[in-house]
Amino acid sequence: MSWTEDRVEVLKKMWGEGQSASQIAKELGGVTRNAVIGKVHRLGLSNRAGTAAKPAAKDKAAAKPAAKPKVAAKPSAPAKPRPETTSPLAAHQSPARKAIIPAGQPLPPQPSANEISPEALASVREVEKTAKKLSLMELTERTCKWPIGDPATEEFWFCGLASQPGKPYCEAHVGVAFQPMSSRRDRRR
DNA sequence: CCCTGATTCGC
DNA sequence: GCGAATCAGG
Repeated sequence: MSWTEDRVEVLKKMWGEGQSASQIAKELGGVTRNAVIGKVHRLGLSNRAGTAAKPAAKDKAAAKPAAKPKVAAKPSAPAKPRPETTSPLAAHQSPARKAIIPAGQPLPPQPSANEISPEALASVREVEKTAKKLSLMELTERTCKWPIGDPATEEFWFCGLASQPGKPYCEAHVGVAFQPMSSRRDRRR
């Protein structure tokens, strides 16, 4: 694949929108995110608002003299929120806030303690001891997103264990999050 | 581990 | 000009 004019257009557009290089590469097809980043630099439309760079010069085989002219500075750069990040966390928000509009995919409701089987509950407690205590940033597609603790305090983190493929939680937490109807049906309260 | 962008340098 | 490999970091 080559950088035809229209492909460059797509690149420019998406980059301008704050899309990540990998997203752009996926969209274009036939190129890797490296290719996209390389092109972005060659086009000189690097510095996007926000993204901190790694200016320090690494000299392995010192050669390249001066290079980056360091172009236009953006005077009016309104904080550009990343349009896309893993953020299905709305449903787990602090009790401090009231009704939060759950944008996007609604997550399974937080189970009330009294609806969870004793076994599952025990196993969850067990798992929470070995939780990786990930911060928000460290959550990915395949880490357990089960919140532990009170978001309003320091005592808050995410389970972070390996999540079940396609599921947002690890095995133990999937167990309490997705209960078969049958077991729910006649659970006395 | 997943991801991000930045840089280098052989092609 | 291109982009894989590598780096640096969240």
